[in-house]
Amino acid sequence: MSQHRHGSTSGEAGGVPAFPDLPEATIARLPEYLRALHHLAEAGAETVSSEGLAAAAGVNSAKLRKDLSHLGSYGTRGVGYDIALLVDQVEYILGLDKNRAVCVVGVGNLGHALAGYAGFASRGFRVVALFDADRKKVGEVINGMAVRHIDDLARVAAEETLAIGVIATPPTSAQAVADLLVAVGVTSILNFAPCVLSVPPNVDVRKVDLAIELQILSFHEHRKASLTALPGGRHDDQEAVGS
Amino acid sequence: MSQHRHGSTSGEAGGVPAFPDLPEATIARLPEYLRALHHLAEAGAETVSSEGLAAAAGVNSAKLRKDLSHLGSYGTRGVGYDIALLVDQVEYILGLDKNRAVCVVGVGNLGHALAGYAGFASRGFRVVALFDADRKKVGEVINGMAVRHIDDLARVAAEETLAIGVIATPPTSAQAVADLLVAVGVTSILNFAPCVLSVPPNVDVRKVDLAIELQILSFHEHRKASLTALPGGRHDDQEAVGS
DNA sequence: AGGCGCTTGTGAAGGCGTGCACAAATCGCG
DNA sequence: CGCGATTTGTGCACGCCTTCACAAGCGCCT
Repeated sequence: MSQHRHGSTSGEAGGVPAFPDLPEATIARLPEYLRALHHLAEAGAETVSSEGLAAAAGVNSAKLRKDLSHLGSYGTRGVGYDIALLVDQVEYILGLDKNRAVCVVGVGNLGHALAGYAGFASRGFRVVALFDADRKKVGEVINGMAVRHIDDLARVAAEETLAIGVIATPPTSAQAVADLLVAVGVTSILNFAPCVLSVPPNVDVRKVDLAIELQILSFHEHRKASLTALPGGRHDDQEAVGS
Repeated sequence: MSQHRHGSTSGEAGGVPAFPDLPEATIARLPEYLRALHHLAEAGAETVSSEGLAAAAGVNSAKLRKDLSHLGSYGTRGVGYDIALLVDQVEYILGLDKNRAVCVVGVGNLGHALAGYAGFASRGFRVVALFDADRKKVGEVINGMAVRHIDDLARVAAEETLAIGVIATPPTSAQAVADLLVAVGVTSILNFAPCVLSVPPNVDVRKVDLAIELQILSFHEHRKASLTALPGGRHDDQEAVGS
């Protein structure tokens, strides 16, 4: 079993953080646990059982215990998990104590919303710059931030390390923007454009396609409709729509 | 194919086979394939090989072939897949020929963007109504559509069958909105609020949490940083688990 | 017609993730 | 101090998904 970090709080500069290689599925759930933990903490709870936290996060309790066990033993048998401790630990693992700088490229409908999205700031991210290729949009102020031309990207990146780039451009521009981001040192990209990006292997890309989500729902609608049309339609399955 | 069910001949509209039960992972990729197919079709291609389509969709070719094989044999060995035929087939499977009506609840930053998102209309979805609980927003016109009060939801649902409801409210209101949507017969929900919704088993919920995506990227940033921080030496991810 | 090259469709193997069931550990109380 | 109630941590089995590798099928060229 992996050991606790004895180096006390944060500060990985000195000791090797003994980074556990967590299963990808677990990583994807950690933010959900974190949100539930914050919610519980605000409600005044000190500890929480795996059952309780699992319910708040919408998962199975065994799965939650196994997930948390991957990052060490932070629970007490017979009692549960210390909420404050677990929050710190999960935030550390996710690197949320770094207050990472985010830039948004493409100030259309979606980029506009992202620039003002409160959910980012409240979770340890700072939107520090907005870019667009359209000079008519340059200078426009959104959420107290002026839109800059994409040509200024390198200049901004030189001033402050951009941890994450968000692409909210039309798909035709997305690859070019990705290339630009990579060129200035961004190694994590969140892509809202419906297209495949090709990037160097050390760069992580996550894609969010709103239309795809609707299409998946549409499929299930279609399936449900054709099942109820069939004689003896069974509908005992319960869906656990995941990632 | 060997998996065809010839048992029930209760044909639906026109010789369509009984609904194949596709793996969930396959369903999630079908929209991606569809997008790539449309792209290829616009470029003038008639057919495409699994290799080519896989590259355009950003997946492995073997996976693509297995996915497509689940919905029947629509390829020709030695040639590839007929693009037009495959487009029709995938669109049918996904139920995109139904031109489903979508409503958006919550006209904040994000809801505003969703109301105007062109990607919906271009893929067989019609945003037919916008709702908000804030009477100051009611009447505001977005993308040629007036925002209505949430109390009008039942009235709108009576006029037109709402296939999908999109929740873009603060998390505190999300459950109440979900209950309302379910009450008027909506059986598919796309939830942008960072919270867990509880709904009847026949209702599908998909969740999109933009902050979670950033947090997952943040984790990988953190991991990459701590790996490169290690002096090129030891890099054993093996845990010294005795016994 | 026959052979050759190309591509699909699929059996099989391996890996990953999930959920069960239970041992180990901790607290509270008599 | 010991015992029972409670809850974590985990070994194990199962099922889904991915990937490989290859036989089967198709078109084209000679």
